[in-house]
Amino acid sequence: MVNKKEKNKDTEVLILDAARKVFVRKGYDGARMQEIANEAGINKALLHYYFRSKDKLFDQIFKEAFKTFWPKIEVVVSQEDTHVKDLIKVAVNNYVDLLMKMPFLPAFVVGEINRSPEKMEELILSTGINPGKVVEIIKKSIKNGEMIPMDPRELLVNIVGLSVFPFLSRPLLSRMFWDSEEGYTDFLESRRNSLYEFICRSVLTECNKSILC
Amino acid sequence: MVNKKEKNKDTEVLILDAARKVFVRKGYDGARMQEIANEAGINKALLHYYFRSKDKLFDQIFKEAFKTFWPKIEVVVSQEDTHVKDLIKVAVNNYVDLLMKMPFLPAFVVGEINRSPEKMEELILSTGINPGKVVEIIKKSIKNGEMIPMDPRELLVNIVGLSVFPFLSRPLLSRMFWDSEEGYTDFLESRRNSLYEFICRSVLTECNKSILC
DNA sequence: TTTAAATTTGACCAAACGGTTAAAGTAAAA
DNA sequence: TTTTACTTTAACCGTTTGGTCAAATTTAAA
Repeated sequence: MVNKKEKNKDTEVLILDAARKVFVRKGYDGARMQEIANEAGINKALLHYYFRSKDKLFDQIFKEAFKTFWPKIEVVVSQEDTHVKDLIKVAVNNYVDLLMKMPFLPAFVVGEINRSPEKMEELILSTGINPGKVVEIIKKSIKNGEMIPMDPRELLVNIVGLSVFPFLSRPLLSRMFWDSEEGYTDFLESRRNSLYEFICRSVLTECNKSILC
Repeated sequence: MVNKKEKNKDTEVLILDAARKVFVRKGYDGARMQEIANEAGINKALLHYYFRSKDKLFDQIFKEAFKTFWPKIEVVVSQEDTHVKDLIKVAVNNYVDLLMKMPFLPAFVVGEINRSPEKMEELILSTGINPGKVVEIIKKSIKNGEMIPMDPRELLVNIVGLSVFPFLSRPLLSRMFWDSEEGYTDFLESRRNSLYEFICRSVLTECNKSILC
């Protein structure tokens, strides 16, 4: 029975998929081990056989979610001659791509980092994320005169905030200002350009604005 | 015993204060009725005497939080000759004022609107919030030529997002990019100006930029 | 085929949960 | 002082929760 053999082998993956689904949607407090077991199509005891406790399982899911949330800017940006413009475009597009597929990811991450801020120190270290390169690109662009003087960290916060917030507040804003979910999806899609331009207009120096914006 | 008489009269307020504290910090799922009772210095049964169920109590707290979250822009903005510039300045400053006092409010609201999006329709209606006037001001400023053409809703989303996001992600960002909580507080404080300028640079037309920005 | 390890299950447990109840305490009107 | 309505409490209840355990089943090596 090949089917069963495969199932056995991938039970762990099956569980992780189910756990991700439930945890991301309901958060740590709202998630139930029974629901995760059901979602994975297995027994609750088996869940504890693979992952000893709810905390253990959750930590794994959250760490993964957190890493996913930090976009793959670094990869694209590792080239030597990247400009701020590219940085902005890549970041915004990556976020739209990611969050269209996982709309509840931001609320999950934001919720959990506020629920237990103490865990952040360890989490940041464990992921090995370092935004050094991104900061360097911004600094260089300021020196080049492409960009106006500004704290690189602030630009970073603004880019991420502008990209992520419309997803965080989707359940509210879609009902408040748009007449359908599809309409809101179109809005999010259109931000690939409009948001890119919004940020560029604010941070690029005059001569650099006219070229691409 | 005047003290006791006063206490009796304000038990309801005492409970609401306690409930606000616990719910905002832990969310609906994480909050415990016992903890709210302890926080209020009363018995758990008394809690159910004043508010029949957890849901009833929560709904009251959340509705209040949601209203608080929608800033008092409207009041300032009701004057006839308000410009976008004023709108931006007032909005940013109001958010900094509010969220400095209640840092966990945004994560609470965002968490709950994502937990139960179905409730949003009713919630929006019940609050009687209408952003019509704000939208009108933006539209007028575009016609005047003070501001570049842009979907007013998008500007609104950007202003709120930029104002709120640094508070939502504070537990993470303060540890990731700043060396102390105080440093991050200074950053948030400084955004009263830097964020105002960031937005103005992006949306105001050239001639209007030079005047105030 | 036997054996030993890994996998899966149903039944079970103690603790925590939201909520109830009956009775005691308290204030002010009659 | 008695009555009446409101307030507060300790003890209790049924359910759900995360977690355990011994037994059954499956897998693969000997």
